Amino acid sequence: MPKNYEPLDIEPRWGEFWLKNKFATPKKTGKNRDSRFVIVIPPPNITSVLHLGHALNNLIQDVLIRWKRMSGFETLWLPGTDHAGIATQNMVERELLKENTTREEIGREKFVQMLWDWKKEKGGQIIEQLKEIGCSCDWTRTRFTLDPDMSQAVIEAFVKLYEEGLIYRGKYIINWCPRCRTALADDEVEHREENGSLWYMKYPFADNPSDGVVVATTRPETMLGDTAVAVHPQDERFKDLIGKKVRLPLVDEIRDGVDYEGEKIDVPAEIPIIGDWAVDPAFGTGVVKITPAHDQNDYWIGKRHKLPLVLVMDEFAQMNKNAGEYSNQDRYEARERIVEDLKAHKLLEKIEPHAHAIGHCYRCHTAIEPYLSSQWFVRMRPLAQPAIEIVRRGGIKFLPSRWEGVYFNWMNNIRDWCISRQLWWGHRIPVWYGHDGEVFVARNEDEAHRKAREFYHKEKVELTRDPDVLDTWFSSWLWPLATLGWNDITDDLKRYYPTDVLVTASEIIFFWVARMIMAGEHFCGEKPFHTVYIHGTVRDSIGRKMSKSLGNGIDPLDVIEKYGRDALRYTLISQAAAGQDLFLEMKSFQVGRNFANKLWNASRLLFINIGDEKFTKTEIQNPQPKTLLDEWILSRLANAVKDVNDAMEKFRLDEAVKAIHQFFWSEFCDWFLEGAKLRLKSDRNEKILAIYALESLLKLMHPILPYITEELWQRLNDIVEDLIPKNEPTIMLADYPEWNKYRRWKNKSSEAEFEQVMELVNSVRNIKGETGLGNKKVGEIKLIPKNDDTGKMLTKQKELIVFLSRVDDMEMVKEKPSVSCGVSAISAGQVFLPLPGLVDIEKEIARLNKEIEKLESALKSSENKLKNKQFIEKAPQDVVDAERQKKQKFQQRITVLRNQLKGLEI
RNA sequence: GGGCGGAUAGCUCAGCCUGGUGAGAGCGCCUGCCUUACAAGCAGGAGGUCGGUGGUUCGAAUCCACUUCCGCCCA
Repeated sequence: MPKNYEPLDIEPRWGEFWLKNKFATPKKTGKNRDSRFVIVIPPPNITSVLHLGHALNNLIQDVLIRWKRMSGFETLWLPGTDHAGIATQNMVERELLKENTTREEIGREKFVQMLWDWKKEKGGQIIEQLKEIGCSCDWTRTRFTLDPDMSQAVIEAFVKLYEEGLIYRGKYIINWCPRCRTALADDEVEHREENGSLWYMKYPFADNPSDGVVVATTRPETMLGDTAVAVHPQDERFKDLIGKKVRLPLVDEIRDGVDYEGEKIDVPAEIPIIGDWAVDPAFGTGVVKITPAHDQNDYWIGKRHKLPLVLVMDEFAQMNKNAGEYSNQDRYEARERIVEDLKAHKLLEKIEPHAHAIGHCYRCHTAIEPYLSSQWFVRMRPLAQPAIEIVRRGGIKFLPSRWEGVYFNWMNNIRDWCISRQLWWGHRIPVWYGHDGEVFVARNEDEAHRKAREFYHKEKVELTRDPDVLDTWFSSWLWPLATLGWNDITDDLKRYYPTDVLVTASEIIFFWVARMIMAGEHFCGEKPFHTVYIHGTVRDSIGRKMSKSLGNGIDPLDVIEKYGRDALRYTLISQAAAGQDLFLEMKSFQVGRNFANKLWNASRLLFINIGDEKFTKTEIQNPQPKTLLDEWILSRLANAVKDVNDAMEKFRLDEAVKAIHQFFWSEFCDWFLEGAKLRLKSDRNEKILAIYALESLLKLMHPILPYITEELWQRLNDIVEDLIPKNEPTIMLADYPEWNKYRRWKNKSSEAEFEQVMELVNSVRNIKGETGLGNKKVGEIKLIPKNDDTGKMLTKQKELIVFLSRVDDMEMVKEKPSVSCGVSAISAGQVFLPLPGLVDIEKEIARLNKEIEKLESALKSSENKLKNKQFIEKAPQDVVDAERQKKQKFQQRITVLRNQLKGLEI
């Protein structure tokens, strides 16, 4: 066995072993839903490349699933990817651009084929990477949102909602990305504060061009589409103006507009001044321009006042012919020109700096354009209601629970969901139009024709299919349902729905979590999961989000290369505390590597000591504790088993790691293995006990460190006959240590006794350390025990104490030795380490003074408490008693140390 | 503008819900050790007015109010 653990020599082998044997594919053992445990993966999109955020998200799931699987649950972790409409299409369009062509030029069919080719070639990368980090998904069930049966589910959902009146088509202001040339949902827009300007523009009165009103705007170019000017109806400064008209400068006499019914109308450059409560009198001058076709708020004001709508831009956000001489200019170019021209006409009063939030496309970061357009929408209110209820009633719990507030807030203010996208990559909207625009929603073309024939009472009808596709999230919200076979009632659906936990990041609560809950409730009448675990965001060491553009990302594959898979997992999981953000740098993963190396070496010590000896499985499962050390370590093991399971149960994986670390490093290695060295080489019983503890530990650690634990467990099989069952030859399927099986080792009195041993050893080490002796093997301990029992107990442990303290001998005495000593006062009594000639008197005096000082301050605070009558009267009796005992202990120790100090100073 | 989170050792964070331990861990730092499992390690040590102010309480890192700074989300 090499002295240092080399993860890269070992991990790939076990990764392949697990995949090849499909250990993660569930066997149907769970008798009922309670004995099964199911997670669906938040599907990464096919364009994605594994980053630390993915790693964190999926490793949390893997730890949970491995833990449950070993704990006897029938577990399913269902993986897959989504088709990411905009992102994927952008990817392939960029390739087309390099070849100087566009999707329009090559046509829809060929373009979609290219997308599929791209997916086939590169779209599986993230899945392979998840396998690389040890995710124990059931890869036989891997799904993709454009799989035929998934598509069927999507169409089914659309048709159902349409038939229920929950899907409608309408012309509204939507968020338009002029680069992707598609509509976006409200939550797909990212708002960023930007330093813009506020332009003050004068609109002359129609009947008196020498005078006018001044409006303030952040978007001067949209003035070409203004159809009114508005003031607050109670604004004393302006209310008399309501009803008057202004003449828009720079605008043609007649513009092409529409009314809210969609009828075409001519719109004059003379526009009315209206009064509306939505106007904020404190903004700008208190007079605002109204552009119903290019602003969300103005749209609704316009609707109230029956204003016409004038579109002044096209789908590229270039000015259209309504813009007159500005037509064909980009929106920003037009802005500059218009501002210049207003200036020239002396109609620009001033420009003020003004910070305001601008929406950007979440996929390409182009500034979105509020744009009047016909789109398909889902009516959200009726869907939201049951989804709010289920969370309110506690049927679904968020962890940490504060996210429930965020969820309610969004759900209570929910707006209709724009689901059509002007893309070619995605689920085509199942809608056909007749020659007169009549809408036929159907599951397929035949059904559409059938419906059309019935409608028109004609044998032959011409239909055109809606060119648009559905929002990717319209398939993602069906993920837990559709991956299990819905809309058919499949075996999987019956067996595994509803799932248990959804693990995800907070960014996606609106996009996905909330909508999945709605879909589950609406289509299935049942919640999709009972727990939503929200984890934090991975940040760099100075708190910035890791991102490609900043170049501050850490590639998980680099981490693996440098430190190994287990190290990646250990560090990430240990940092994943209750939804807090993680601050990481490359160095952070050393911690994980060091831990794995320590485990490797602890095992190595055992293997070296065991030599060629062989054991039966029965022996290993029935260790016989013979010494205090044995009893203590088994009791502590039981404790660790309880702590780890409790932490997992609460989804506190960081606490589970902490409990494992504490037990393994500070108890198993530092005390048990060190102490066991005395007997390990020759004592078969001690070997059995050590193997038992190590084997338990390996299983306990496996969900977090799957690779090294598998390796070591397999190596144990060389020593322990038939440790590994033939049918399930992996630690992945071994029994997870449970409190019920380990509680028999819990032994409070042994723990208490061993604590005295540890305290004694520590005090001796402390004396040696502080007096500059390091851990040289010197001296003989003299102990004045506080009573006979303690003396007897410690005498029994003499060999161990002497060995661990690295001294020559230990002796019980009645009085302090007459030679110069290091001394310490502990619960067991007074310890002396006579070190004539070796103790530096000055150092020892300093050490004692420091110790006395500490004790005195503790004593003082204890005394103050006890002097306080109120404390005695009001605090619980046991707290008061404990305080009294503390006080006594401090006093006694101070006395011992003072006496010693006096002796030294003479 | 509204909501949420964070502030505890030089750094990264537990502890807070449910008040009472002489305030913890890892990393870093200092001292001494290659004690033949591990220097990716061992032994010892230094380092904290728990962001601030006020309140509740016999007792506050923990509960309440206000406040400062940092971050996130929504509008």
